[in-house]
Amino acid sequence: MILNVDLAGAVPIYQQIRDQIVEAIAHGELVDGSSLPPTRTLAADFGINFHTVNKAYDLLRQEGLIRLNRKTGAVVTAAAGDQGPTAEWTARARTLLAEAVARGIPADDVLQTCRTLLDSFGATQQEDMP
Amino acid sequence: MILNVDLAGAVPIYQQIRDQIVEAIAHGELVDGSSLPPTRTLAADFGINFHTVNKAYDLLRQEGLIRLNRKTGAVVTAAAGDQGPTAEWTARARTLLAEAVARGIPADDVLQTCRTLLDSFGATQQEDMP
DNA sequence: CCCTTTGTTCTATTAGTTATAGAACAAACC
DNA sequence: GGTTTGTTCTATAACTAATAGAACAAAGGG
Repeated sequence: MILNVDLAGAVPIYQQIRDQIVEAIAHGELVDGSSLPPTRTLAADFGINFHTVNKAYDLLRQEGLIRLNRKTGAVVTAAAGDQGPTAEWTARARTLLAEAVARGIPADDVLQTCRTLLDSFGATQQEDMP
Repeated sequence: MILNVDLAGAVPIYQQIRDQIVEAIAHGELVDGSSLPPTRTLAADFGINFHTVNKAYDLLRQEGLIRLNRKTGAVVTAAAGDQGPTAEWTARARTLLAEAVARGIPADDVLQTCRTLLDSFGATQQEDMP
């Protein structure tokens, strides 16, 4: 997995790390059982403090996407997906979609962009081919 | 327009104000030419500082959604919508959608949620009925 | 059993953000 | 002329982001 952090950007570093790992999971690049690098290693790779990586991992743990163990390190946990989107997620989606519509972009175009993004996730995912 | 700010919430107040105005525009509740309350008035309504409202209005001005004039106050500007989603918007959408997919929610369900949200915007909008 | 690896916890510091506060300025309108 | 409105300035307190260093705790390997 290739992470790319922008140290000078507006988005906090720990958030960038968290977001990119989430996207890697969505892409199927990281699956249930995949190991993430130790915090100190990842921090050294980017030349950042390991506390910053720690914060990203802790966020992912709170979201239930990874499990943290001493010695075993950070491991991706399978997503059940038996519930739909949370109210909190839907609220964030509403704001984001509203932003596009308020700019005058037709709803169809916005939905098409979402569809394309979602399709791009499935691309790398393992499909059961007979 | 009814705004609702949560002073104790995790989301900054100026962001809440900005988001709700964006949603009101998307809903068609605020159209081209609609006036927003003066910063001091809105601030007094919520019992917050007018600088905080100022920051929200300034954000909206930077995004091109409102125009600010002395004495005329804040006025909603028409959205051209001749361009599609910006790269920045698409990146945020990718992260948000990835979050749902990583949780194991089927892409179809996610897309359906988006469709429902987008439909809810069109509901209040003025359609040209012959 | 010792030692290394790994996450966990603690204190501390610097820089930036959020929100408040007060004051003053500048233009537009009645 | 005075009121209304956005604009700009300084200041402050509380919180967040990132860095730094140190130490602890458990799990596993040689």
